Amino acid sequence: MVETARNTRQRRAVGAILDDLDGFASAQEIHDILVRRGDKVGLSTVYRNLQYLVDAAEVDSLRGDDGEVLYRRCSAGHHHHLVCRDCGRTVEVEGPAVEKWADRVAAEHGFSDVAHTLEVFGTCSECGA
Amino acid sequence: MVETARNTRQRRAVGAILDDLDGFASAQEIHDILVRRGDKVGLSTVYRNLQYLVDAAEVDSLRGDDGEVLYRRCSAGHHHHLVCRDCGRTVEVEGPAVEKWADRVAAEHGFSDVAHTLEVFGTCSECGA
DNA sequence: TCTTTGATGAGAATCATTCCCATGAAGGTC
DNA sequence: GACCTTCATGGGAATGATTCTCATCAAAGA
Ligand SMILES: [Mn+2]
Ligand SMILES: [Mn+2]
Ligand SMILES: [Zn+2]
Ligand SMILES: [Zn+2]
Repeated sequence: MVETARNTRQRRAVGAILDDLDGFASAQEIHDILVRRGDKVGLSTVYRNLQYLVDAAEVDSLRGDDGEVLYRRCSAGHHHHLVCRDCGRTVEVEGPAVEKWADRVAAEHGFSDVAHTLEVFGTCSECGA
Repeated sequence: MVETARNTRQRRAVGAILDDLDGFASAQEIHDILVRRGDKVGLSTVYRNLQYLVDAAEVDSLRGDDGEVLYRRCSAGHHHHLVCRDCGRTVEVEGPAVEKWADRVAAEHGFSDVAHTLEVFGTCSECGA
C-alpha cells in the first residue's frame, strides 16, 4: 500500500477556503474564516495543512511587510505576484526579462545555484478609490 | 536649536560593526560580536540603532529565509542584492530593466503606489569550490 | 467490526522583536 | 566645571506568530 494523505474534514475545509480566496491570506485569517463559518478546526491544524500544501507546491507563500507568512493557491510553474497591500488581491505575473537579468548578474559575479525572490506590492484600483 | 541624534558610545559601536561587515547580519549576531569584543551594549539598543540607521537610509534590511531581519550598510540609491547563501557575501546590483518591468506590470493592472522586493541568492565562487 | 497509524487540537514552548520605565549621559548654557 | 534639559540606554516583561507536545480521535484498509 502506498502512503497517502488522509482526507480529513479539516483538510478539506482549509482547501475550500483557499479555493474561495482571491489573494494571499495568513494562517490566522484562514482560521478566523473557518471559525466564523462554524467549521471547527484547530489553529495548529491550519498551519499544518498549509505547510503540507506548500510542500506539495499547491500553494505559494510569501512574507508580508510585518513578517506574517501569507498563503495562496497558485498555478503551477515559476511566476511572481502583484499584490494589493490593502485587500490582498493578487495577480500572477511573468517576467522573462527579469529571469534573464537575474541569471546574467549572478553569472557575471561568479555565483552558481541561483534563485531569486521578487514580489511587487501596490494598491489595486478598487482600494485606490 | 535643531534636533540632532546624540553621538553615544553605543551608537558608534554598532556603526563600527556594520563598517567591518561584508554581508548581511542579524541584530542578534551584531549584538554577539559586540559582547565578544567586550563592548557593553544592550540588545534593545542594538535594535534601536539599527532601526535609526534603516530610517536614515544608511542601512538596508531584508528578511532571511527563517524570517530574521538582516542588516547591512549599503550605498545610497535604489539597488538590489546578490547574496551568497553560504557566507553572506553580498554584491549590490542594479537592474533598470527590472524597475521598468515592475512599474509597467503594475500599471497594466491598475495598481498604484508600487514598490517591489527583489533579491538574488546563490553560491559565490569561493564557496562553490 | 477491528486494527493500525497518521491527524487533530488545546495549551505550552519558542524566539525574534518591541515595549516599559527607572536611570544614565550627551550636549548646550552660564 | 557645574548644572539642566532631554534623549538614550538596558534589563526585564510583554507581544505575537509559529512550532511543539502528546493524549485522543478517526481515516482507511483488512
Ligand atoms: Mn522569476
Ligand atoms: Mn528595484
Ligand atoms: Zn486592493
Ligand atoms: Zn560565499
